[in-house]
Amino acid sequence: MKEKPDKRNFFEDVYQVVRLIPRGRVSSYGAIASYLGSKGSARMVGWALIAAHPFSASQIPTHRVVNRLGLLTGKQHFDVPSAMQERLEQEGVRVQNDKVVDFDQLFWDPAKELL
DNA sequence: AATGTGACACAAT
DNA sequence: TATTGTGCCACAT
Repeated sequence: MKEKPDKRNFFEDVYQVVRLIPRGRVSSYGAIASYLGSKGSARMVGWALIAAHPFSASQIPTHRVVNRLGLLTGKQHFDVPSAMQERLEQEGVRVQNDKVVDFDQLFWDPAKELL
């Protein structure tokens, strides 16, 4: 039987990893992409989150995924732009000027933590 | 079928 | 140090 191509798998893979991000922690697109094997295709992770948008709010903590600089680049895609920052602060992550404070410290790398 | 767009990342200038 | 340009892969039109 022919199974579904890997395309679908990519999205699910992203969802899995994002879902594994501990509360109060954040990850980056590139880190996830690298972990999936598509090193450099961080954009696809972002796309996956957009596709996950309807899912995420209640299933996947997409607000814990930011760019490598700790900037909440995707907040604009939330129902409410401030929702992303609100949720992060609610989990103990301080956000200043749309950027995660101590991002380096809160950074959760699947390639290492999930090893 | 082909082109453009996109929640990024990195190298070069 | 900041800015610009290119690479990456999948989806939308």
